[in-house]
Amino acid sequence: MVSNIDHKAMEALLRGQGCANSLKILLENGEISSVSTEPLINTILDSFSLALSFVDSPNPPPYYEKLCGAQGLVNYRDDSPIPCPNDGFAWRKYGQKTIKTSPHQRCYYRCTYAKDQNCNATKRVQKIKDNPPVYRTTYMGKHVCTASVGHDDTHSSKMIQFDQVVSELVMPQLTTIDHQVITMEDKVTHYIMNQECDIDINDYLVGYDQIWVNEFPPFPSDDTMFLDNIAAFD
DNA sequence: ACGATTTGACCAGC
DNA sequence: GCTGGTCAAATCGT
Repeated sequence: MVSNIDHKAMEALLRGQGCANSLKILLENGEISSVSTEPLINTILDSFSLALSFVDSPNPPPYYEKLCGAQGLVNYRDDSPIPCPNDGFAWRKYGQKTIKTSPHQRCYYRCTYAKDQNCNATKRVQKIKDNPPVYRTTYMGKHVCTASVGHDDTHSSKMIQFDQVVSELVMPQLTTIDHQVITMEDKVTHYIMNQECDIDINDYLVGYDQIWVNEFPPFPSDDTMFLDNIAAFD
């Protein structure tokens, strides 16, 4: 008996295999110049990432079904719901706005227990890049509630934290922002980078030696691939 | 029925 | 007046 998860993983692998075969034929026939291979390559990578996510975790992220639907992988539309990565707290969405300086909408969350426990923690999540989807999460206030939901490892979320503290002498105007997270979403995988102030993420993509990895299992492939992906955002 | 989400309206700051 | 942040009624999902 094949489980539903195994079946989905198999589906993703077969899709990747089919695209790889198509790519092989194109390469053998020398048709690369006339046909764009990028969609094929992207589909292969997406399919394998998806399959790996099922192997890695039997419970895909909650937005997986929205990304892939019952029939399998579909394009991640810009109007798709912004995922809310599990950061150990319960959040309740209270607003969403189109921001003039960005083509994407910004979502507003506050602590689920804001009223019950007078917790003033809020966060904003905004998509800042399309391909791959990258989200900036800005945390405001501090959690005073005791109802942490804990970090959920059943999801295949993976995090990279940048834990540098930027001196207030450097950015005194940014001290009201407590914490910022950039989430890079590769279909089903979150890479989260934390910052202590509100600055452009590109400012932190310069030096790889500035990066340290936290809560990150061994990379399925290698670190340089991820670092290359980060650099590609600029 | 209840809690969460959506979305238009409202408000404050610039 | 414009923009971002919040409110609150309507709607949706379980």
